[in-house]
Amino acid sequence: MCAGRIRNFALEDGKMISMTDVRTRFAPSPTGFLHVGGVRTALFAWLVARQAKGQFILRIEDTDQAREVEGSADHLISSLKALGINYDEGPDIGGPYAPYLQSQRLDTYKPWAQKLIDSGRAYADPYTAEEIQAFRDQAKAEKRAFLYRDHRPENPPAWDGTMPLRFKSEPKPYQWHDEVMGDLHSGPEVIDDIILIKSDGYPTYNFAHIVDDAEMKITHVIRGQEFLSSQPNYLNIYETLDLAFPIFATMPHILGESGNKKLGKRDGAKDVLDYLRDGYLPETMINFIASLGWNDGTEQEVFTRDELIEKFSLARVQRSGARFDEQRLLWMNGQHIRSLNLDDLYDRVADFWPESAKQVREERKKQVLALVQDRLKTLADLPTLTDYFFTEPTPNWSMVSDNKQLAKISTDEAKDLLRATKSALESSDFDADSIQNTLNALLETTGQKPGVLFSLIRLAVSWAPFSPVLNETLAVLGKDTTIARLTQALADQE
RNA sequence: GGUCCCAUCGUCUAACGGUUAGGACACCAGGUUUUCAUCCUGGCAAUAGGAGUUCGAUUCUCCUUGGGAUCACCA
Repeated sequence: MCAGRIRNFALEDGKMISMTDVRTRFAPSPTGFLHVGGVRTALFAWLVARQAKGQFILRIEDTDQAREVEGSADHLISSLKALGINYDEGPDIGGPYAPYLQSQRLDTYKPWAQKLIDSGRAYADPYTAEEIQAFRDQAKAEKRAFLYRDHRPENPPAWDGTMPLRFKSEPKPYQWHDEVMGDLHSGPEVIDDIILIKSDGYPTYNFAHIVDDAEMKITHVIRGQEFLSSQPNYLNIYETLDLAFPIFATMPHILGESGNKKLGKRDGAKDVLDYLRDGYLPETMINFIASLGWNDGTEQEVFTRDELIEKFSLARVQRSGARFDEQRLLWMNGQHIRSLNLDDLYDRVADFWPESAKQVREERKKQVLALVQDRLKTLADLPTLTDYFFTEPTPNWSMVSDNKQLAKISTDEAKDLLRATKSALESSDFDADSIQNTLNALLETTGQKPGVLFSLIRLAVSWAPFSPVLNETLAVLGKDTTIARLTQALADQE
């Protein structure tokens, strides 16, 4: 980026941070796979960091032993890598503020908690779960909001680590700025004595993320809308800990295909790796997810990774949720596939060839690939589009009778046309141009429309639902194969 | 229910308070003397409702309606 674009960010307390000090993080909990909602949070944080030439950090928030899913931290990491969302510091690569696994940072949280205890701003929660539930039920019966601080124990016992440690809040109204949502505000009634450390010794997200963000010098806290209502409580903690507010940016949710609900795992949100397995390109996913709630103000729809880094801005992120439209995703994937050069595309389709192509040499496969590149919407389309190049298709004359154009002619007419085609092509040089000339001449001699003749030839040599431009298809198939297939098609209908 | 957030075509979105409200996906109709899932052209289609401010409101304010988030020893 050119130096002229470097600017500084102002923090709430008036301090300035320079752009290259920008540090953003993605802080998922290892409770399952990474879905598109999570990807977007990660992506936007990554874009902010990359644009500023700052750092992007991966921190795993594994403070809930009960909900943790075995192997999901690794899954998260491989998902980010597959998408090309690379991080500068993280659990597997370390960094100046290691470890990046919260479960390994328990000693980090202790002094901060102690500081609060010492200043009388944290206390042990002596109640049982049942007692708290009773308070809650009572509040509900009286139709008022339940607040723990209404039940603060008068003489809490010394905290010995076996009870939850609660924050002694100082209720007050807040107003703050959010890079996406704008100016926000809240009243004192939403501030409560939230739990800082659970009775199992692990900190809650509410406490741990604030400590870690401060320790790790995170400048931008970018996260989903679900945390918005907790924000005032966090602000209260920042103040008590004497920490400057970072820059906040709240992302609206991605909504499911139908309905308006937040797209979550329970609503059928897919593992982002599944999209890759289904033949979507990483750059498609990045582009599509970014464009879900962000645009650069121009009419550009398709962006490369570098363009996204250059053009992204939090200020242009939409405030309302956006629906995940797979149709649009499919279209966009086609756009990205077409923009790839052949060698690059060849490398990426390695796992998508049909079985029949396994032993085929590279040169041949590239020849076929070049022909079908325009037709691919996902890499997984490759087998149906190319199988007949590598193996003899089985004639299926119902494809002829079911064809809209070919329904007009009889089987005998069709066979006559194929015979004529065969003899015409036998004397062709069989490069794409000669074939085209031969076919054009054939149109004249047979008096058929291209829609009829060419549809028929296409089916007789491929028996596939779709195929590329006819003359080039025949050229790639080669003269011998083409003639043999025409013969076979005729024989099948004897 | 309390609190907070949001509101332009079916969907994703653009529009210093002044535009015939623009683009894209999808859909429909043509075209590319070649089918088809590429490509090109055209078409359909939106400011949730009501007040107010203003010469003028998609844009600012309020109300209504609708949607969402959150009210855990989950994050």
